[in-house]
Amino acid sequence: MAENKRVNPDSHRTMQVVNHIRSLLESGALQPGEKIPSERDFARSLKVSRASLRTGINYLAAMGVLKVRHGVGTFVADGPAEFDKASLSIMGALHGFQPWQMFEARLILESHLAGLAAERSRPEHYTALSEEVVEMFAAIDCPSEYLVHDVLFHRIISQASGNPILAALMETVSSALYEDRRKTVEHSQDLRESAEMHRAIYRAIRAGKASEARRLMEQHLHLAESAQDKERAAAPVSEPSPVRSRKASAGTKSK
Amino acid sequence: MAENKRVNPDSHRTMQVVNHIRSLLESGALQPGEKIPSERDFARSLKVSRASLRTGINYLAAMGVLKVRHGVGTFVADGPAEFDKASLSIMGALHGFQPWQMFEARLILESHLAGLAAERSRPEHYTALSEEVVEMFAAIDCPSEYLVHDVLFHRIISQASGNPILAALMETVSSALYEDRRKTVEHSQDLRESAEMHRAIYRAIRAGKASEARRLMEQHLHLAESAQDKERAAAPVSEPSPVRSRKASAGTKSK
DNA sequence: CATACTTCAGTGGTCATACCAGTGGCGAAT
DNA sequence: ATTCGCCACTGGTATGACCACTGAAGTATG
Repeated sequence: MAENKRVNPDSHRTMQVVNHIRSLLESGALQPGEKIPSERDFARSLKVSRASLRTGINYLAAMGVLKVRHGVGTFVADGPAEFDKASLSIMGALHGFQPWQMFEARLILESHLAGLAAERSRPEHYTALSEEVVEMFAAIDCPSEYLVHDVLFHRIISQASGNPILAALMETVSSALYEDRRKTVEHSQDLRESAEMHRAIYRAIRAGKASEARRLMEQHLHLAESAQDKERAAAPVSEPSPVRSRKASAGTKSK
Repeated sequence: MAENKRVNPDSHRTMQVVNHIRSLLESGALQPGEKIPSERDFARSLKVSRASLRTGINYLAAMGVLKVRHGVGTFVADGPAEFDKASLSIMGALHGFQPWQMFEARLILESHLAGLAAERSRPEHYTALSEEVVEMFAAIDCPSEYLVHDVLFHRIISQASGNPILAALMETVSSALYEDRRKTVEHSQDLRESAEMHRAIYRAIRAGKASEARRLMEQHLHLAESAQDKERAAAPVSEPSPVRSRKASAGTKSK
């Protein structure tokens, strides 16, 4: 009855490579930001073909553990933990995720993140946070620039929460919402109100008022959701599939 | 500054394949559970080499969108949405995730999941839930079997929450904790108490008491955490556990 | 001398081909 | 009719050659 069937046995060689790199990571032989040997050398040293080695590398790259740079080399991720951004988006295409479900997930994650940040953030976070608030007010007439600082603000909160796992989860959900969000901000008329909310959140966090920070964040996101819904309803999407191909690759005649 | 650098440009061909399959998914040309063409045929139809086609397939398989079965074929995932289980585990090895951080993430996700389930679950969920509770009481002398129904219970709540995204996120975190959890349950003496808690949670959900369900779930997980911490402290694991802290940041010594 | 351009070595990306390794069904032997 | 084994089909691995990109050393030019 045990359904412990390896649905994704990830072929022997691949796992062999993955586990090897994983052990190098755990033993500290590979540090974040460090470059791993070239594929040709690494493959030889692991006694596997370059193709298999690449399969393993791609697997790790697909989940954000490695960063591959064409013509340069492959490196261990160094920034904050994060999953592949496209994952939720693609998975949504398959399982038919609804926008409100993403908002709900984000609401829960981000509000708790704010609450935790209120309890754990340190001076360095305060300053970074306040700076972004200032930038937001300064960019109140430039939606695109405003968005940048908006995103940064939320990201700093994630760091300040002291829980990289929740931060990574939030980032995954948030990035899936980014596309729509950008359009929303472009037409938004209430950047001032939004900025005020961010300031209030910042103050709550700085004051260490966890529950208030959480409450304000919820309020902020609820507003953002309704605003976005309104936009979506008012201006029907033009291109449902945001595929960014440089050249229009047609030839849809598969079979 | 905008660091919109494509950290993971995922080479042209790969993305070409991924986007193609993605469009097939969105257009409904590919249904969950369906088998995709054989690699040789598919590669020919897409005008790419089999190697590149495989890179794309592996990418999608790595994030749970496709399931590959050696000697049989490649299929579109059909069950509930879920990310690769190993991702968090491997990422933890890199970023030094702490057990308490995982518990914290799980606590937040699962408590809200329980709350949502209380508001949205339907009859079919009630019965499934109650059945698992019964099974738990029946397996009160068999830790390993108890665990199975325990996991199932929580999984049903995830489904009943009506938010597949949160469910997938929770499953990811939960699976990373599974290893330790299994060991804990093996030695646990309080299965009866645990079963009682599950029953209480079930009742709250069935009664539609969201806040109570959430509170009970928090309480349940807090107990589980402390129990597991105790076990971990009392009986140091022999095998390297999935999470390992590095020298830099460590409150809890690991070696 | 300073600057701009070219060259080139090294790295990842793609391809083609052959062969290895599980699966499952069809057909022959019992 | 049942069983066993072959074999075609699927994915997995191995090679080796070549393409595309990057960065820096080397060279030509002002």
